[in-house]
Amino acid sequence: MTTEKRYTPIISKLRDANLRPTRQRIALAELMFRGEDRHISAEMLHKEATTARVSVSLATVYNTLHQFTQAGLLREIAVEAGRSYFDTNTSNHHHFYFENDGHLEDVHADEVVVSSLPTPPGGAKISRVDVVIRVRQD
Amino acid sequence: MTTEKRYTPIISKLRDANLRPTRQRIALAELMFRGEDRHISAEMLHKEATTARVSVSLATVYNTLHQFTQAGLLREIAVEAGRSYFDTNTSNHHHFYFENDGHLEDVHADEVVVSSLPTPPGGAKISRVDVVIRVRQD
DNA sequence: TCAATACTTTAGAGCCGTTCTAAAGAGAGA
DNA sequence: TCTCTCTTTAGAACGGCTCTAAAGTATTGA
Ligand SMILES: [Mn+2]
Ligand SMILES: [Mn+2]
Ligand SMILES: [Zn+2]
Ligand SMILES: [Zn+2]
Repeated sequence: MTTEKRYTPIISKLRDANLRPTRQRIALAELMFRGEDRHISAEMLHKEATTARVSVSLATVYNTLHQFTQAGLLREIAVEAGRSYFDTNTSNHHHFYFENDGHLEDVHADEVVVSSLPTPPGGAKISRVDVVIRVRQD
Repeated sequence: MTTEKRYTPIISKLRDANLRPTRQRIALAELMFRGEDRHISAEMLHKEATTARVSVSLATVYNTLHQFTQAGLLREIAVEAGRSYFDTNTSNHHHFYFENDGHLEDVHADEVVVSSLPTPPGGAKISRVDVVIRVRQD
C-alpha cells in the first residue's frame, strides 16, 4: 500500500490559489464552506475551530482569511468600524445590516436594482458596488 | 454694560440638540462646518483643532462627534474596519471609496438610482441605504 | 447675583480587534 | 532524503476607541 493523497475540492481550491494545503487551511476552509453561506468574523472562526478541536492560532486565522479573500474565495465586508466580516458568498449580492445586533443577511443581487451609476473621477475604475440596507427591528 | 451673548447659528444648533454651547463644542463645530462638506475622522479633527490652537482632548472630540451624530448634525460612515468617518453632509447621498488611499467622495443621491429594494425580514424598518462605490486609481 | 445642580471636559488607563516579529515547523521539488 | 521555501505560532505591539473619576463649567432659580 503506497502513500495515498485525497484531492478534495478544498485542496484543489487551495492549490489553485497557490496556497499550500496545510492542516490549518484545510480545516478552516472546511468549517467555513460547509453548509450555507455565512458572514463570519475572525474571532468567530477561531472559536469555531477551537470548539471543533482544531488547533489554530488566531494569527493564522487572520492570515488565512486575508489570503482567501485575496484569492477570491471570500469577500471582506466592513459595516461597523472595529470588526470585519468575511462573506463566504462571493457572488454579486448585497446586505441587510441589522443595527440592533450587528448581523448581516444576504440580499440577492436581483432584489436591488441599481440602475444608474456615476462615472468615477480621475479615470478610476469601479471594483465593487456595495449596497448596505441598514434596518432596525422595532 | 451688561453681559453680552452672541447667538450664532452654531450655538442655536447646539441648543436645539440639548447640548450646552461649550468652548470645545463651538470650536469643533466651527472647524467642521465652515467651508465644504467633509468626511473627517476623530484623529483628523483633533489634529485640526490642535493646529488651530484649540485645546480639546481626544475624548471630547469623540464625545462631540457622537453627540453631533445622534443629533443629526453628522452622519457616521464605516467603509474600512478600524476607522470611522463623520460626514458633515447629512442629506441623502452616497459615496465613492478610493481603495488606494481610503478617502471618500460624495455622490449625489440622484446620480445613483436604486430603483428597487427588498422588504426587510421580520418587520424590520429600513433606517438608511448606503451605496459605496469602491474604486481603484489604476 | 450667586449658590446649588447638572452637565462637560480631561488625562490617562484600559479595551479590543488586528498586525507584527522572529523563531520553529511543515510541504514540495529535486 | 535533502533543501528550500512557505507557513505557523506565541506573544508583543499597535491603533482606534472607550472608560473612569476627578476637576471644571454652564445653567437655574432663589
Ligand atoms: Mn483586513
Ligand atoms: Mn462610533
Ligand atoms: Zn453576503
Ligand atoms: Zn458624504
